[in-house]
Amino acid sequence: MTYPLAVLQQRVRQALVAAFGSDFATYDPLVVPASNPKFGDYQSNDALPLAKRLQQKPRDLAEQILAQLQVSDLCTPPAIAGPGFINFALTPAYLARQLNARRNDPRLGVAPAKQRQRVIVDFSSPNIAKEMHVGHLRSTIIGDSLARVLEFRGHDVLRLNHVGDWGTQFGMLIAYLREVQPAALTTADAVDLGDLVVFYRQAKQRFDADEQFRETARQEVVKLQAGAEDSRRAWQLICAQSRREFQKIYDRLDIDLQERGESFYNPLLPGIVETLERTGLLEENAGAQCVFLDGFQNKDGQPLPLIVKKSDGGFNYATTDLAALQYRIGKDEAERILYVTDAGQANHFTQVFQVARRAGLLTEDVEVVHVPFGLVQGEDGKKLKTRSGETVRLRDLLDEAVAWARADLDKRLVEGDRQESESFSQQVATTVGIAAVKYADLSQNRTSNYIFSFDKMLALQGNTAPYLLYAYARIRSIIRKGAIDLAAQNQPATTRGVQWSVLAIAAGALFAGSAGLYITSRMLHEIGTIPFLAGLLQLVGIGYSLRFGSRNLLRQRDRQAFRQRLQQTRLAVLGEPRPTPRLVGHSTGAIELREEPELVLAKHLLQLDEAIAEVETELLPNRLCQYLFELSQKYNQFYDACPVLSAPEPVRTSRLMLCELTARTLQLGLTLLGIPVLERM
RNA sequence: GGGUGCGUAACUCAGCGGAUAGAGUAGCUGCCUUCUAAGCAGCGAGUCGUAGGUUCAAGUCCUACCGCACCCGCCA
Repeated sequence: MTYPLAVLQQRVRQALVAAFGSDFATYDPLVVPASNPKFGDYQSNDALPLAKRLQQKPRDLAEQILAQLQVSDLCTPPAIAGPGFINFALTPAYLARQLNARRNDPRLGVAPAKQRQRVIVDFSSPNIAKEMHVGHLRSTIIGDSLARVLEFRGHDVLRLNHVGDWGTQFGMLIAYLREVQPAALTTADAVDLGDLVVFYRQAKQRFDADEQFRETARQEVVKLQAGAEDSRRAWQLICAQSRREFQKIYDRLDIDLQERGESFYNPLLPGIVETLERTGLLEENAGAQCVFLDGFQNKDGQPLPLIVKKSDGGFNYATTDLAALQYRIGKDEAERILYVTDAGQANHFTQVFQVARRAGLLTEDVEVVHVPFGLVQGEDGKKLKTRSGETVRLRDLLDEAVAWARADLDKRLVEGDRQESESFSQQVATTVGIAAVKYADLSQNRTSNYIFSFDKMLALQGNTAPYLLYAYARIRSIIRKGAIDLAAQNQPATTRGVQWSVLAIAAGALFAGSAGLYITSRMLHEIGTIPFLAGLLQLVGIGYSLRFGSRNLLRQRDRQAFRQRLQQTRLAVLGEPRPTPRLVGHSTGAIELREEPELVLAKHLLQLDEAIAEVETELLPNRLCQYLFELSQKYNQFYDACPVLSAPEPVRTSRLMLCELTARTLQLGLTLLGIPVLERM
C-alpha cells in the first residue's frame, strides 16, 4: 500500500532510467501535486531542469520520458503541457482500489519510517516557582505535536521537560522563605503555588530593593550548591509545589512529558569545564572561564565569549546545555535532538552547538536542531513579558477558552431546541475550548510571531479546531445512523453492540493492569534518575539501551490503556445509546467513486502521508493543520452535494465507507496534533 | 554597532524554484419540510517592502537598502 505521489515518483524514475540511462537510478524526480486542478492531480517538472544537462529542448525530453512511462494502472494517459510539464490524472478505479485497501489498516497506509531514530524532544520547560503563561504555550503544544508525529512514524521518542529548577533565583527564593516562613523549611505543604507566585514577586521586590538581602541570597545559592541540608529541603519543597501545579496544566492539555530539570546535570558540570580545558578551548577572562566563539563579536568587534563558569565560581545555562548534550548523546543515545524554544534563543543554541562540536561532545552522526517559534505578542505588537504583570496565565487562558466554548454551545442548544446533560455540555466545552487554543497555535507557521487574541483564538468559524471537530461529528452522526440501519438489515441481533457489564469488567481489568504497568515503569524511571543505581544496572548487564527500550514499551502500553479508559468514559458521559459498530467488516460492499466531490475527497484522503512526512522533516505542524482543514472542507462539500443515507445501494454503502475513512483520517490527524475528537457536539 | 527573523488582499495568515499567487476573517448575495447551517455556493479585494542579480523559470535563492520585532559577557 503506497501513496500515489511515491508511486509516481518511482515510475518517473524508472522512465528516466529507461530513456537516459542508469545515471538516473538514484535521481529524485520532481513530482509534485498539480498547481491547479485543471492540470490534473500530479505533475512532473523533470523535463525542464534536465534540458541543460542533456542539451535538448524540454518538450522533446518530456516526449521521451512519456514514451517510457508506465502509469496506465493508476492514471489516464498523461499529457505534456506548457514548456514541458507532464500532467497526471488518477483514475477513479485506482483511487477506489487504494481507499479500499486502507479500510482495515489502522495506520491508514502511512508507513513507519524506514530508519527508526532515537529522538529527544526537549519542550515546554517552564521555570520552577513561576506560573506557566502564554509563553510556554507554544513550546508545549508544538513540542507535543512533533513528538506525537515522530512517535507515529515509529521513532523512539524521549519527551524531556528541561525545567528551570536551578540557578540564582533559588538563592533569592530560599533566602526569602527562610525569612518569612521558616516553618515551610520543616513542614510539608505549608505553602501552595498560588501563594508561591505572589511569594516569588515579593522575594523579587525584596531582592531588588535591599543590598544586604541580595548578598544573603547569593550565599544561599552557594549553600544550596554545596548541598546544605535545609537549603536543599527548601529547594525540594519549592520544586514539588511547582511540579504539582504544572501537572494540572499538562493533564488538562493531555501532554505526556518526562521531567528532567537542569539540576539533573549538576554533577556533570565540572567535567564539562575539564573537557573544555583539556581540548584547549577554555580561556579565562575577567575572572570567568569562557570559550571564545568563532563568528560572534561584541559591540567593539572583539570575539564574544561563551561563559561556562562565572567569576563567582558558579556555572550557568550554557554549561548545563553542554552537559545535557553530552548526557543525551552518551547515555540516552539520541540520534536527533529537538529543542523547541523561542526564536530569541537562536544565538544561544548556535553558540552552544559550536562549542560542543569543537570540544568533540557533538559529533557528525547526531543531528541537533533548534526548533524556534515566534514571540507571543499582545495586540499592540509588543512582546508579552513575564514580569509586566499583564501576562496571561495559562490556567486563566484555558478557563476562558472553555467558558467561551460553553457559552457558544449553550446558545446552540437553545437555538436548536436540544436537551443535553450537564456532563455532555462540560465535556464538549472543555474539548472544544482547549482544542481551539491548541489549533490556533499549531495552524500558524511556528516561525512567525503569534498575536495573542482571545477573539481570534476562540473564533469558532473558519480554519479552527471547532470547524474540524464539527466536520468529524457530522460524519460520526451519519455513520451511527447508517451503521445501525446496516446492522438491522444484515446482522443477527445477538451480535449487536457490547454489553455494558462486559465493558465495566473490561475497564476494571484495564485499570488494574495499567496501574501495575505504571508502577513498574515508574520504578524503572526512578531508578534511572539515580546515576549510581543506573550504573549498577549497567554492570549487572541489563544495559542502558535495553532499559530504555523496555521502559518505552511499558510507557506506550500504559498510555494506550489510559486512552482506552478515557474513550470509554467519554462514551459513557456523552450518553451514546450504544457503542457504534465499525463499518469495516460489516459490509461486503466496496468504495466506488462517481461524483466529482467524491473524487476530490478521495484524492485528498490519499495525501495524508505527504502531510505527515512534511511535519516529520520540516517540523512544521501547520502543514498537517492545513491538510486537515482542506480535508474538512472537501468533506463538507461532499456532504452538501452527495446524500449518503438516502442514496440507493451500492452507492450508499460506498459513501458510508468514504465517510468512515474520512472520519478516521481526521481523527488520526487531530490526534497527532494532540486534539481529541467528539462523537457529538 | 553586530546578529537573527519577519514584510504577501482591509485584517489574520498559507505558499514545497515551476503554469493565471491562495485560505480564513470582516462585508455583500443566495441555500435548512432532506444525513448536525459551528455548514455550502457565489461576489468584490494584490506593484508579494524597494532596487538589483542568479536561473529556461523567483513571492520562494543571492546582494544592497527601507521598515518592524527579537537577541547580543557572567539570567534561561
